[in-house]
Amino acid sequence: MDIKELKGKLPDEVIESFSKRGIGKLTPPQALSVEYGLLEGRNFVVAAPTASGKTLIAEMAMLKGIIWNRKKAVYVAPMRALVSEKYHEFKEAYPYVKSAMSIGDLDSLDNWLYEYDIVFASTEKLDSLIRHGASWLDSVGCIIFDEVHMLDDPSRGPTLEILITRLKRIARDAQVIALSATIGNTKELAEWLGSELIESDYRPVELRKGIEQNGTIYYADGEERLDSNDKAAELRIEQNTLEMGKQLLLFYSTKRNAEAGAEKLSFDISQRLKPEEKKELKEVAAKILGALGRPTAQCEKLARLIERGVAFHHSGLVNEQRHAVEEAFKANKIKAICSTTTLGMGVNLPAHTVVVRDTVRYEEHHGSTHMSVNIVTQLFGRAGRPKYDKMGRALLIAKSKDDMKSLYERYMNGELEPIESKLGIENVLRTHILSFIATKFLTSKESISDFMSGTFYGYQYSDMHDLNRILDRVLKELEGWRFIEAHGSIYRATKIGERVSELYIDPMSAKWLIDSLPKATDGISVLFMIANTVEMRPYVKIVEEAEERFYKYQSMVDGGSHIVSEEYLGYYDPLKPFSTSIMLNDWVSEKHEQEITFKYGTTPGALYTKINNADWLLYSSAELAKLMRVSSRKLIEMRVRMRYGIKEELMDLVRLEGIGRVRARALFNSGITDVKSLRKEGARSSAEKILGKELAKRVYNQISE
DNA sequence: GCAAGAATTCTTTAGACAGCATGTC
DNA sequence: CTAAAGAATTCTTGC
Repeated sequence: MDIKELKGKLPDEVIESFSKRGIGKLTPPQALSVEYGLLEGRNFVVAAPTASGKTLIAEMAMLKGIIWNRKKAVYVAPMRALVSEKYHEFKEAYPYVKSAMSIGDLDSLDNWLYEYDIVFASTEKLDSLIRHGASWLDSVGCIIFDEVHMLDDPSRGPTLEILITRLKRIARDAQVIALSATIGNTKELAEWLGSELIESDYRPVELRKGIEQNGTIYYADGEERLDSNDKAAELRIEQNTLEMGKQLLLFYSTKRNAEAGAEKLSFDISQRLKPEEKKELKEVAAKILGALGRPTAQCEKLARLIERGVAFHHSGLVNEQRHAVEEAFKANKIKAICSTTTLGMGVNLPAHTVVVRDTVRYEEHHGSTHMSVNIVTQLFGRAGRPKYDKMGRALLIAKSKDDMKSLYERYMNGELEPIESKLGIENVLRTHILSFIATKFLTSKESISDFMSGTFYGYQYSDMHDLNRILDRVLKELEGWRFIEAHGSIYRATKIGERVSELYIDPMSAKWLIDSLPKATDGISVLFMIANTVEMRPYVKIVEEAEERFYKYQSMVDGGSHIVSEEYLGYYDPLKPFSTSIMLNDWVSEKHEQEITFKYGTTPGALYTKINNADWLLYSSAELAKLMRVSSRKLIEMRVRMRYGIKEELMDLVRLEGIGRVRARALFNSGITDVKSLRKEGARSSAEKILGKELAKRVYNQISE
């Protein structure tokens, strides 16, 4: 279908924007959805590969509603990076629409969102907006849920499921469009949502799926001999791919494997680089090294590999490094990325050849498991760069003929799995039930139960007996913790309960925090208090220091006030969160990242995530302390130290704009220990030496006020 | 008796969302 | 359940 045919169905400026972006024809799934009534406001489930143009379907629906019906639109996706990507693309393509992005670290109070036509948000953020009572949601005209196959995820699926069900109730007339990867039960999903189903395996680039074994790639319709007899299959494929002047993406099961894989490829790749490419890579490597004040061993390793044209990519990298790697790959500077699943989810980073090296993966408490066909299909979907490649190649690696047979049966011939609701998991439900009551959205057991039967869970398992039993238990629990009160058959949230729901922390964590607040008297106990929560999981490894120091704090968990949900009861060991709190203590003692990551066997990326979570929990604890009329001074103080990674003695200096952990330490060591001492005679000249003239001027301007 | 090398056992294992108020080198 | 790599430990061999 040509976009000219959309005239009259879509505003003219939108059609013009389309042709500006070089869109001349609609892809089959796009054309099909228009045919089936996309622009007449019908609901849709679109299940298709990543590059099939699903986004444009969503965009058409939103734009029509915004411009012609003057209704707001909301776009929801499960990952910040993805939300941010779509937001920027949208803003660039349609400058005449007022678009806003609302994810974690940006503005939180929602009233400013009122002014915007379209809001891009993460699942949890939108849920939180509802908890804060965002009233504009009632009048939304179009809601997009991207990556709805996330419903299957045990930890975050239930939030999405409840959000969808809730939004459909709040904004009854809204058009709902759910975008999904290809999965086994799209029909069921569409029926649940009352939607038309568009299912397509259309791709702009042809995909050839194959299995490599001993130097030959076996496709369904033929073979391809690799003229390399290297021992490692990855190397054979890499050489063949680079020979064609293409790039490749390799997926591994663990971080360690990914790094080892990059190491393995680096020698060969570096030999193929041209001098000017090496020069460019040096720049990228420098950026990687500069991501932290002083590079850690991991940073150095990554930088070294990048100079040779390969990178590894996993959660251990800090965001800046991840972006640098992704950009350098897009620019064809880096030839190969060895990645864990980080790259498979979220942002679209295609490559000519995709190799899924490991198809078995370890799962906690389950032992090793085969990767699902759904996931492998999604990773395969990254093969082939539109505009650059005529064909994309997606490969598995077989160690033997037998291995090849089983891989073929499972992944080439195998069927996509149906996704299943994970709503039956108690600790996820707890927070949502509190939210229902706190926002007065649902206030009785009956109404909650009724709501639950409208969820995907209710649709899949018509027997609600199990869920109702959990509901009973959760209500009792919340009442026992004084987060809600029963008035006849009606539940009402207490002040604390309301705040807990808004703070978006697990009620169980909140209960533990509240009980521990009076006992958290020194730095370590404050840190142990916040570390011993689900939000801080996974905990770092237990270090000796933790074992030695724990006896002093043992009593905090002995009183029975701390709770562990059933499913973790057997695995819980207080030393783990305690060790995590010792790590945080090292951070606020100005220990260097290198030392910390080494001591606790972790990575810079994981460390920063922990610090970030700690910051959030410290804030939440302080808010709870206020309500409990306990002093929050210690918590607020710790929060400042957590942000900057500083000892107590630098707290005064860091208040100044332009002074962070490094400069504050430099000033302190030269005798300027606080703001007051900056005023002393002769202080200015030594401050100028450390900070430079300009910055010193700015600092002195601040203290003169 | 001891050290180097081989065989065996043990250990470990992906990812990433949320509040709130401004600005590190 | 359907694993594999690396580290730690024990066993074996050769002198």
